[in-house]
Formats: sequence, C-alpha cells, structure tokens
Amino acid sequence: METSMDIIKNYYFSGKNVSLYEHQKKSIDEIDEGRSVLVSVPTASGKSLIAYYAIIRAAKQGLKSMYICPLKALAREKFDELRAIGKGMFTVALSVGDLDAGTDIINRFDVIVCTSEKADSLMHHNPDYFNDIAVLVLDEIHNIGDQTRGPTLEILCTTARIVNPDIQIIALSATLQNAPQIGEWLDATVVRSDFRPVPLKKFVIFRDKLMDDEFQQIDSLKKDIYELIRKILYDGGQVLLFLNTRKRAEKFAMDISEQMDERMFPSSIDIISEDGDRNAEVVNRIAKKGVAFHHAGLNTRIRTFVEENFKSGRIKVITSTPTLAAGINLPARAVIIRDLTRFSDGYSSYISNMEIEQMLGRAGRPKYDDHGEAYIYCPSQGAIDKVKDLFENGVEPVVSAMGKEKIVRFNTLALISNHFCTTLDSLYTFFDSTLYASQNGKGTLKDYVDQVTGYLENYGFIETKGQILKAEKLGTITANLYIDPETAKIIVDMFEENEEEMSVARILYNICKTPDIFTLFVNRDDYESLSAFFDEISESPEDEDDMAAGKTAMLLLDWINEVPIYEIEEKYSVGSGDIESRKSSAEWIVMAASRLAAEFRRELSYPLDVLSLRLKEGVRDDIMSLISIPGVGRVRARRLYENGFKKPSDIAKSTVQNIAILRGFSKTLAENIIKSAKTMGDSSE
DNA sequence: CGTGGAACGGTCTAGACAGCATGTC
DNA sequence: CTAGACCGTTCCACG
Repeated sequence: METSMDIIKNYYFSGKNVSLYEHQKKSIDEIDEGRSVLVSVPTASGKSLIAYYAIIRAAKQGLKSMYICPLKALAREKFDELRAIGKGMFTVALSVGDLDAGTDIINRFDVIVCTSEKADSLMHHNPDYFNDIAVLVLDEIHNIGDQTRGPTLEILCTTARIVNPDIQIIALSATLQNAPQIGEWLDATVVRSDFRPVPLKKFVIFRDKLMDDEFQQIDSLKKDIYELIRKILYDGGQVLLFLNTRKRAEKFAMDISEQMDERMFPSSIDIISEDGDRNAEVVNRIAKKGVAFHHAGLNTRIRTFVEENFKSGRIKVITSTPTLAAGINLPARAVIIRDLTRFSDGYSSYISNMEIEQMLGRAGRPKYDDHGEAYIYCPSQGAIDKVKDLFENGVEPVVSAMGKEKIVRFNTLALISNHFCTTLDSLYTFFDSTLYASQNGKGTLKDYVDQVTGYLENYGFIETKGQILKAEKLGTITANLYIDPETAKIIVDMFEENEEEMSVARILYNICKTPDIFTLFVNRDDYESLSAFFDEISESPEDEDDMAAGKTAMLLLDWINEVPIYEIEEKYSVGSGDIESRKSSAEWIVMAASRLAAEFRRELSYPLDVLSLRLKEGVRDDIMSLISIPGVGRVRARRLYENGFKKPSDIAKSTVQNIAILRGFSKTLAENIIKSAKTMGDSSE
C-alpha cells in the first residue's frame, strides 16, 4: 500500500525528496481518510498542493475531480499546473466562459478546471454531473462571502453535497476567522495554520514616521513613500503599490518613473504595439524605467505584458488598483498599501480587513526573498485605528451573501428548471442547507423563496400545477443561457415592439438596461451627447441607471460602427480594457436575446445573431465575411473592403502583390491571408 | 487698473463572471 | 457613516 508521501513523490514530484509543511501533512492525512477538508492558512503557503494531492489520489482510483476557481486567470494558472502534473496519468480540461468546451466535458476528462459560474452553469443544465465527481476543489473559498459572486459558490457547494453526499470537498482559503463554522457547514475537517513559508514583516507609515507592527518608530521618511520605494529597489526588491483609483495608480507610476535612474535597469524590455491605445503608449514609456501601472482599464494584452515583465523582473514597481490583490500569483518583496479607503455608493469607507490581508499576502517571493515586507500608509488617526483593528482582531468572519431577492430569484429558477426542486417544500429544504441558513437559522430564506416564485410565475418563467413547480420554455431557456430572469424579461418585453421601432441603437439600449451588463459611470461632460442619443432612440431617461445604460449603449454603437479605439477611449474617458469587457458581455446578452427570439419572435433571431457577431468583432455588417479570415480584424477588413476586396473569395482570387501594396499589409501577411481565404472558399462551397 | 495667488466649490472615484446546438409525439 | 485630488473660478491684497 502506497503512503500519501509516496504518491506525492512518485506522481507529483517525480521522485524528488520533498518535505511537506505541517498543514499540508495534516490535510493529506485527512484526505487519505476520505474526509473533506477546509484549509485555512495565509496566502502563498502551498495550499494548491493539497488539492493536487487529492486529485492525483482520485485519478489513481479512476475517479474524476473538479477544481473551481473564482477567476478565469486563476483557472488558467491551475489548469497549466495540473496539466503538467497529470501528464501521462490523467487528462485535464479548462472550462471558462470564453472557451467552448461543450457540456459533455465531464465525460471526456478526468479533471475539469473551471470558474464557479461555469460549474454553476453546467449545473443549470444537469445537476447530476456531481455524481461523477469524487473530488470537488473550492479554491479561495473565503470568496463565498463576496456580495456579488459569493452565492454562486454557495449554491454550487450546497447542490453538490445534496446530489452526491460522498463528494470529497477540498476547500482552500485565506485565513478565516470563522473557519470552524464554515467547516461545520461543509462537514469538513478544519486545518488551520498561520504558517508562511516566507515570513512577513509589517510596517506602518504615519506622518513621515516608519513604525513597526507595534507602532514603535524605527525610522523617518523625509520624502514620503518614494524614498521607501527607492530603498527597496536599490536593495534588489520589487514593489507592489496598491491605490484606490485608476488615476492615482497612473499618477504614482509616472511620478515614480520620473525618479528612477534608467541606468539601474537593463533596457531590454520589449515594447507592445500601441495601435493608438493611450494606455499602451504610457506603459511602453515608463516600463523602460522599470515601472508600470495595472488596472481594469488596461486591455488583456497590456495587463499580461505588465504581469509577465514583473514576474521576469524587468518591471520593478507596479502601481495597482485592487486588480492585483486577488487573482494570479504575482508576489513581490514589498507591498505598500497607500489607500485604506475606497469610494462606493456615494461615500468613502474603509476596505475590509480581509481585503487588506489579500494585499499583504502578496509580500515575499518564495525562493527569492528571505522575508516579505508590507507597509501600510496611514494618512490619519482613523487609519491608524483601522490598522490597529486589523492587527488585533484579524479578518472579519465570512458571512453568506445569499440574502438578496435578486440572488434567490436567479438560483430558484435554476433549481426548478433543472428539476432539482419540483415543489415549494423542496425549495425551502434546499435553501435550508445553504451557508446562509446555517448562519441565520432555517427558514430565513423562506420569504424570499415565496416572493421569487411569485415573480417567476407572474412573468411566465414557471408554472404551478398543484404542488408541482415546473419551468416554462422561457424559464428553461433563461436558466440555460445563464442570464438573470430580469434580463430575460427586459428582452422579451422588447420583442413586443414593432419592427420599425427596433433600431440597433434601441436594441443596444435595452441590452444595457439588463442587470447582466455592467454600465459605465456617467460624467457631467456626457450629458449633452446623451440627450442627443435619447432623442434619437425616442426614449427619456428616468434615472441615473438609464443614463448609464445610455452611455454604455453609445459606446457599443461606436464600437460596431468601427470608430477607432483611441477615439472611443477619448470620448467616453475609458480604457481599452473597459471597451473589451463591455463588448464581451453585450455580445453574450445579444446572443442570449437571439436564442430567446428563436422561441418568441423568430424573425429577430438572425438579426440579433448578426448583431452579436458585430459586437464581438467591432464591425459594420458589410465586412463580416472578411473578419472570419485569420489575421484580419476590423481595421484590416475595412481597408481590404475599401480596396475592392469585399469577400474572402475576392482575396482568394487575388495575388500577393495586389494585397501587400495596401497600407498595413506585409508580404507575409498577404500570403497568409490569401492562403486562408482559399481554404475558406473550399469549405463553405 | 492689472496681476498673482490663495481660497473656494464642483466633480469624480475598483473589479469582471456567464452562452452559443438539437431533438418529439 | 470613514476622503482626497484635481480643476476652474472667484476674490482679495498689493503694486
């Protein structure tokens, strides 16, 4: 009989002699006993290894596992690691929103790495898939308390355990104050530790004084944190500086880069193409000095550029909004938290201790730094009190966020649609098994369930026959599309309109009014163009949400009318990352609208499909066929079209010379495009 | 009367998950 | 509730 250590050595470390940390050993012993575990230790303490062990152990017995992450980027990271580990032993699939893996991946792979929403979505189709899964890994499970996305994890967990009571749960978490409570809910053995492989030294900055974690002054800082950053850099460390707005992140990055001595750093850093992207230009300029900023206004390409160059050490300082606090593993010798407050819902407030801990957890690179350093900047006595609270009381308890009508509504529809709950009583029982009920008492979600089933019946999502709740067509489609019932309602209401009223602008406006679209913030400068837009679509905004939806619709309209990125950035004061995220969610909702139309307003289905594709590519409809050629995007397609190449077949018939002569087309590119265009002609005719 | 600059008031603010087909009396 | 930077305008002291 192989011991746990043997298995890890043989299968994971390929025979290398590795000693495990105490919390890893304890967890592995529990896993060997077939029990579920909740591992609560600080970040960067080798928690994933515990999950990998459970997965390997299951695979060895021919059993399947699912690894659930809170973020796509994290899922990719774990997927790569698991694939490397599993080589020759088990197969691994990555399933996240923008990847088309199909609903049958559970049958085809041994291990599935996915986001919690993806797993939830699979469950909307068929909850029984949990029967085929022996090990369920829930990474970063402290996110279960997250206001918007926590309940997804909670529902997933609840369902999995009802469907498959034997499922072995490996829950990994940052330090949890109420670990025993969560562990009890999960029926898992709690393994807790404060162990950090790289020790963390905490400091506080207050009025030009540098203090230790007992608020004793150990140094003075004449030039604020710039002096501190310089010191860390000359000492060979890297710095992550957290701020609370994008503008501040950018400003600090600029200021720091101006103070940097270029000779300190090799100028070997690559440059990313700018394409008129304002952020790319700035990042290129300051990255040469080893500095960059990071926030959601950056598109994926620039973000990856910053992350990769920080990992390789070419970038020494990143100034960041909370984007980097969670998410991919990007440690630095020193973390500086400059802002402890954040503005939201009309006023400024302190961020949670949990969030501060997440940022602190980035300090110290395993294998590179013998310790990590965390500096918390306090501008006021209030901030000092906040830090004292953090040091003395630690993180807040993790509390279920299920108690909101919108969330209960979304999940209730799913439970009815997939036949998991067929009566009101079974819904009550289900919600009594949630973390919310375990924290607030059984029956505490009953009122919500009553309300939302009323809503769902009223608007035709479900029907009641005696005791039996059954999803109507609208309900099933909605649950399978993974859209909010309110979104479906807005779309179906839109189908009532006459054909001639349905301009693209109006459709986009309706789409942006759905709760599944994250709208843009409206500025004073937007009022004028917004009122013009509302005139054009003959609507009058009733509140700020309508204004925000209008602004977002305007941006999308510009996008599909081929307005250059930099003009959109300028006009709406957004970054290319904002455009990227809006277009992808709009594309999803419009596709969902097309599916709903197929059932409820057939003739709109095709035009909505076309609109979805236009959103994806950012083009007018005349160049849609050109876009499908690899290497041809909105800009090149338009140029081809203007020069007489209106269809792929026009290109297939042409010569390299004729195309390479166009601006922006090299000879190689022309060759490739012609080659692709030819094969396309073959397959489509 | 012209100018520099302090004082004042208005404005603005983080992040990021999801689908798509296909059936039947 | 637990903010703070920025920017344009106003207003006052002073030459």
